[in-house]
Amino acid sequence: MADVARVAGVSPMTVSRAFKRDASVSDATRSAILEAADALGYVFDSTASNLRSQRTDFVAVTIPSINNANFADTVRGLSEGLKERGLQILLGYTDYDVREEERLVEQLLRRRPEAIVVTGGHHTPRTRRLLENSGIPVVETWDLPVAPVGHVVGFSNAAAVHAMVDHFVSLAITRIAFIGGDADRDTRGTDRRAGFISAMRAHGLDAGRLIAAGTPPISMKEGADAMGRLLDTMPDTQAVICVSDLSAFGALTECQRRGVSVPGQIAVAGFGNYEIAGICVPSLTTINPFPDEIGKRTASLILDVLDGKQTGSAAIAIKPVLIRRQSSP
Amino acid sequence: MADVARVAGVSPMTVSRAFKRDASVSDATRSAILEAADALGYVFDSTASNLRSQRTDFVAVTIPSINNANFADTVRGLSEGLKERGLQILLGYTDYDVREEERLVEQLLRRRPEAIVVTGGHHTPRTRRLLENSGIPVVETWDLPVAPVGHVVGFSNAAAVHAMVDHFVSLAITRIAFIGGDADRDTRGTDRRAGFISAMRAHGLDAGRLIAAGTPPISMKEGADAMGRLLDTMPDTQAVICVSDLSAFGALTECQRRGVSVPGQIAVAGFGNYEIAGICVPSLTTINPFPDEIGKRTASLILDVLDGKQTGSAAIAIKPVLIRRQSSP
DNA sequence: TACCCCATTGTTATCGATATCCAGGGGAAG
DNA sequence: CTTCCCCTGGATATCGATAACAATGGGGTA
Repeated sequence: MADVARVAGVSPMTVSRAFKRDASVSDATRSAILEAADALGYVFDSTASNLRSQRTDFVAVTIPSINNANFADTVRGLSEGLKERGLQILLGYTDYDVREEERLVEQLLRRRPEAIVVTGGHHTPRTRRLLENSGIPVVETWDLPVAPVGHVVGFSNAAAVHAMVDHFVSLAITRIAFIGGDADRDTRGTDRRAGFISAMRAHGLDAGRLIAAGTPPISMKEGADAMGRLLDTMPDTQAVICVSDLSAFGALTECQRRGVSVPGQIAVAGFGNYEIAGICVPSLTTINPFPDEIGKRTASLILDVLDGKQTGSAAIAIKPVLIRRQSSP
Repeated sequence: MADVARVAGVSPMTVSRAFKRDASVSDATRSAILEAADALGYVFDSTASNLRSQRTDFVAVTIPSINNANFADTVRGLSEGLKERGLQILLGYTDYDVREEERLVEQLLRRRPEAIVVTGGHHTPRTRRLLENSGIPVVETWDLPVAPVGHVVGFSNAAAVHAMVDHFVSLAITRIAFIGGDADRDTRGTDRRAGFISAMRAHGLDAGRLIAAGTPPISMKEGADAMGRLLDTMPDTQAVICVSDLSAFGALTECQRRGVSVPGQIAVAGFGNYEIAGICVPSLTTINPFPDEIGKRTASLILDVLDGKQTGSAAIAIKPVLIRRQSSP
């Protein structure tokens, strides 16, 4: 920067100002500086800026997996909402593991982000403490935690699946199964299964038709395997709710391979409203949790908090919508 | 850090060492320091460390879209390979736009990453200059550029599709169509279409059965629409190669909706070996470009370059594999 | 004409960890 | 017991941009 200043015939401070958006530098000076910078191949050094200004323009985000269209949509919504303010996302993957989340959160906080967004409301005690003491806005998403750390933008996974059970029961379908993962790693999956069980019990129905399909998050293949087992062991099942659209699609293909008619012989429902749910044949009944909306609302919440417009903890509830399609009557 | 030093009864320098992996600090001292740090709620400040040490432990990565399982797999492979060395990925999305890539690359370079990985070998002149002058290892992926900026880990998209055409021709299928995007934004898509055209011409066949399906990257829905148009306008087509598995699956569903038998009346092929290609009914013939392998090889290449083990520019060619499945004879 | 105000630019100290050089002490070898 | 070396820990200057405050100058207003 000193070199640029020399070439442009100004002080380093003025060069610094020329690289800011709103700084008071005359247009002539700024363009001379930018020209000099370009000629010298100078690239602004954020590391020094970050230290002195105590601002990084990072927003830290943890998601369970990069390879999941739902979370990707949330990140995209977030990213777009934050971009206009020059905020950049610092992304990390927890691999559906709260221990890994703890390591990740600590790593991310070391980078001094302006805010941190985590997926879910289940954390290790230490993660919770780190977040509470971070001194920056914390947003939990994709959940409605009972005791949130800070802000919340999400929905109740259990309630959403509860609504799906209600839907089937209202169609006089009572022998309903649930396909999910075999462990509690995926806390959203666990919440969804819990919602299934409580809903079935609330209707006085058998909540025992549970198929564990593998380590969460379960894949299309695992969904297909689970459907195979369901058809083998409980052939009188009338409907199956899957923990996600991906496993639901896998289940659907297994029916196709076996010549089992959907929804004639068995209805299939998913979760997430992935693109595939709307286009496969038959199309999948599912629940839309509005992942992009979660991202957008989180972004604008963060901006409000940073601007001081939002004081106190916000709890923004997104209302999932049940989408009836061809895979259910 | 000074506070931690005071509480632990050591100098700040020793605290600094205690937070490094290999630094020479006795176990007793280190644990006392970490205990003091924990009690005080101290979180290491990377911004200062980055400035002084001139190391950020960032590896910058640009991908066209976060919501794409292929690129996500590459990022995952990268991420895992780099994690063991404490390198963290700084991810950005170009939205399939070279202008956006330029902005992004400049933003990322300001953060002083240790290396930068870009998707594709097509860049604006300024992007190219920025990369060349960055002074850090540059890796272009998912392509085999004629004039690479630095290192390369990828494959020829054109050659891969060429092989698919050869495959169909060897089965005496000659009326072949291509479904892709309607613009040149997605350079890999454009390369694939070019590979289709050159292959058809090499066989002396009509390369005119091209369906433009929308703005790249094209979705399942757009693939379905394109298949509809193809069936309407060129019903004698024997096979269709789609720019990706997602559009291929959409095309497949359109056939199902119309009662067109696949592969009986028309064969369908995709690209990418997404999970869906292996499980849908009928399963999709496709090309596996080994996205995770690209990520892993890129990671180990970067580590070698940073260690000085790799001098000069590496060009690692990944060999895509054609996978025959039920959607083709 | 005199004065004030604001826009623009400059000066100095500083953000917090660490590279670098240095010192003390304990153990091994002779 | 001496010598040397290695291990551990300390002192100081520094990475590069910028917050905070100061200064300059030109235009508008009384």
